Parts: sequence; structure tokens; C-alpha cells
Amino acid sequence: MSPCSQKKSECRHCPSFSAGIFSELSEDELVLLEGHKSIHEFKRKQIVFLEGDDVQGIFCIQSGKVKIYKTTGDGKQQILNIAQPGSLLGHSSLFTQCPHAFTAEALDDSQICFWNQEGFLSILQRNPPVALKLMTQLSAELNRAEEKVLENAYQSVRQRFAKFLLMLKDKFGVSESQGYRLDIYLSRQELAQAIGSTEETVVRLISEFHKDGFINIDKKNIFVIEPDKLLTYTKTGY
Amino acid sequence: MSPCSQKKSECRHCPSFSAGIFSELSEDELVLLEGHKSIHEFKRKQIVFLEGDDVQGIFCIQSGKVKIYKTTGDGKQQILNIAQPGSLLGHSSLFTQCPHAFTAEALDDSQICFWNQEGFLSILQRNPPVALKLMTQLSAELNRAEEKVLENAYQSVRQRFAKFLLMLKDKFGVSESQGYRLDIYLSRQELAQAIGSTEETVVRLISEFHKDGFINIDKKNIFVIEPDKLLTYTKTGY
DNA sequence: CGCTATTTTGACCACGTTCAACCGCTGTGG
DNA sequence: CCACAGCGGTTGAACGTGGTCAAAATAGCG
Repeated sequence: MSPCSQKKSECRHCPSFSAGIFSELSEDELVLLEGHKSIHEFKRKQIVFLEGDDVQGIFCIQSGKVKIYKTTGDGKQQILNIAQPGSLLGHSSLFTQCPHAFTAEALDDSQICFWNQEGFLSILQRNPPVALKLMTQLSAELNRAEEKVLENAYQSVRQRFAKFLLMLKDKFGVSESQGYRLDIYLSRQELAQAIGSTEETVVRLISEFHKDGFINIDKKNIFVIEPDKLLTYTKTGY
Repeated sequence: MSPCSQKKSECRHCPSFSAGIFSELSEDELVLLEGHKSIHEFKRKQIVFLEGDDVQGIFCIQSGKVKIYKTTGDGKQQILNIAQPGSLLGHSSLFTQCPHAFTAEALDDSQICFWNQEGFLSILQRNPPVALKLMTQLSAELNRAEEKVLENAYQSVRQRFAKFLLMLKDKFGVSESQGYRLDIYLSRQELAQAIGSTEETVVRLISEFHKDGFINIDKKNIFVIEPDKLLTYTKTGY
């Protein structure tokens, strides 16, 4: 193994390092961070951890995408978030002393880093700034979740779907001649689970948005052509 | 002022002290905690802080109840939580560097403690266990919020209302001969805003539950008579 | 090429919202 | 003391969104 490939697996070389919670660690602490870390390979559709499982530690995505979802008693699923490189996984269950509150499943073949509970907590205790950043992130996620409660209560499925497409565009959109290609594949069912609706309704909305020229469908890809038009759907009245 | 009344305002004498985030502070630290604290009186319907306001610090309820809600662009409100003595307020906005993400309004005449940002953060930095407990609480709230997203997506208004009544019973129910009296007054409108529905639908559900003998209405009070029956409504199929 | 899974379309229906009117209570002013 | 306004709560009727079920079309794959 070349020294170069070794370096690439270090957190400091992660593309999202500077935006993450470890960005202000000293050299020495970074060495410790690497020491506690292990890197795991997950194939598409593979489960990273399952709702109800005991919490072993905390994950951070190096490459790939991971969907976070909860399951109801009768098997229906609600996708809560699509995690991307740099996202922490399982951090909200690390402190509550409860089993995982949701499931994490790889959407792509992914490389995901792992710290066990003791290792991560020791880093946290030695580095107040990391703890502070983690609190900031938990707070932001909490606010986002409550925002979603509000939206789901008062917005139509059409509005929620438009908003979801715009979110995907911001997170995974790559500018191409046709418009923004969403560099993520979700089945109609998954799209429905993300906005709290049904497959059939999503299909109808896609064909409606397509007919209106807001989006385009090509093979398995969705292109967002008119983000501004979609944005107006977000507002009241639709 | 008698020494006794002075003591009563100290955190260590708060009924919820042992369950709160400050429970493991040393004597010295508790003195510092008191030093940074101020106590404020809020009348019913008075705003503690407003969505969009700059964050000045953090609150903790000593007595009374406070509703936490968000407002949509067109003025509709969604009640996210009913905070009770011992609850922190504004802790999720303390770290995000953003304005308050929601409004806090007193439901009763309430006594609410306050620490400004620097004061609270200095306590946090000197006491890692407090930080850890705060993280635990943020995590728990995050999980609860995502749970709510799931529920709102797949449960009927009837199920959500039954669940909400049971939550009120657990939090504010006092056992009386008639059943559990909910020691909290919420208008039909507020009940609707809590479950993401409308006044009229809530009225119909109340009369339905009343007719079925699950609850009783007397003056402004709601009594939960058959919590178990309400619980079955929570399950799938209603 | 046949088999399965996913997507799409269509018809139907129910839940819950909306709008409107009405009720009952309380406080206020003549 | 009564009349009336105002407010929260209640009831009724009509409508529409979006979910359900069934079936057809399409795509994916051995």
C-alpha cells in the first residue's frame, strides 16, 4: 500500500473535514482520532445499523450516500434524511442510552468510518470544542426536524414534493445542459416515503411537474429544470 | 425576605433538580450557577421569546407551563411542545448562532429562570458532565421530533389526538374520582394546533370520544376516563 | 424470450378541511 | 335589568385532496 492511499483515509483528508466537528483538533488529537477509527465498506442496500439495535458507537460517512429511516409497527417507512459524505450517523443515539431510534441503509456502495462508544466519548471529553460542535449540530438537526413537523402539518403533498426535489437539487444536483441532474437514485416508493405519501401520488406529481416543464425524466435520472417555478409551489396556495 | 424564601429560588431546591442537567454540580459550581441566574415572572399569554428574535441566553421553567410553537408564513401555528417545570427553553438555539426557531408563550403565570449566553456557556465549559447531559437531552428531543414526523405521516387525526390526550394525561393528569383530570387548559384551537388539524375536527373528536365514554368534559376540564381504550386508538386501523 | 419487479394509469371513496350558520356564555352599556 | 356585541365552541353540509385497490404497461434480468 502506498503512503498516499494511507493518507487518503485520514479524517483530515476527508473532503468535508473543514466543515465537520473535528476541524479544530490538534495534530496529537488527530492521531488519537485515527487510532480509534476503523473504516468499513458497505454495499448498496446494506444496513449500517438497524432501528432497535444496541448502539456500539458512531459512524461518519467518507463516501457514498445513506438513507435514514424509521419503520412503523405495520412496516411502513418514513425516510428522515439522506446522509452524505461528512455526515455523522448514530450520534443522536450515542447519549440517550437507548437502542438506535432509526435504521441507516447505504444507497450507494459506501465507505463509512466508525468509532466505538468509549473511543468517541474519550475524544469528546478531552476536546470541549468538539463537544460544542456536536451540540451545535444536534441543535440544528432538532430545529430542522421541528420545521418538518410544521411543514407536514400545513403543506400539501405537492408542496412537500416540490420542496423535497429542491432539497435534492441543492444536495445532489449537478449542473448539466438539460438542467440540474439529481445525482441520486430513489425509487418512487422511496420518494413517497420521504415526503410521507404514496407511490401513486408521487407518480402523478412527477408527471404533472414534467408536463409543466419544471422537471425532466431520463432513464433513472430526474432533472430539475425550473427550480424557481418549483419554489413557487412551496409557497401557500398549492 | 426570610432566608427560607431565598432558598426556595435556588436550583437545588427546584422540584425537578435531580432530573435536570445541573444535578451533578459541586457546591462551588452551584453557587456560580446561582450567580449567573435571574428569575423572571411571566403572566399567562405573555411571550418568553419570539421566533426570529436574537438569542440572549437560556431559560429554565421554575413554575408554570409554556407552549412552544412555530408559525407559518400565513399565520398558522403548530404547537411543538408543552414545557413544564424543569424544562429548558431556547437551548436548541443557543448553539446554532441563529435567531430563535420558535416562540415560547406562558400558558400559566410562570416563574422562569434565565442565564445569559456567556454565563451559561462558561458553566458548560467548566463542567463536562453538564454538557454531556445537555447533549443527551438534545438527542432525546431530536428522536422525539423525528418520531413525530413518522406519526404525522402515517396516523389519522383521530390517532394523533388520542395519543396527544394520553401525553397530556401522563404529563398533567391528576387522579380524581371521575378519572384523570388534565391540569392544563388548551382552547380547541390550541388542541388543533398541537395535532396539526382544525378546530372543527377536534370538536368532533372530543364529542366522539365523549360519547364512547373515553373522556369526560366538565367546565373547562378534560377528564381521561379510559386511557387504555384511547391507547387502542393509537394502534393501526383507526 | 419469459418472468418478475417497478412504474403508470384509472376509478372510486373516505377522511378531514372549509365555509357557514348557530348556540351559549360573559361582559358592557343604555 | 335587559339588549346586544363578542367570543369560543358546536353542528351541518359540501367539497377536494389524496389514499386505496385493481389492472395495465414498462423495464429489468436471467
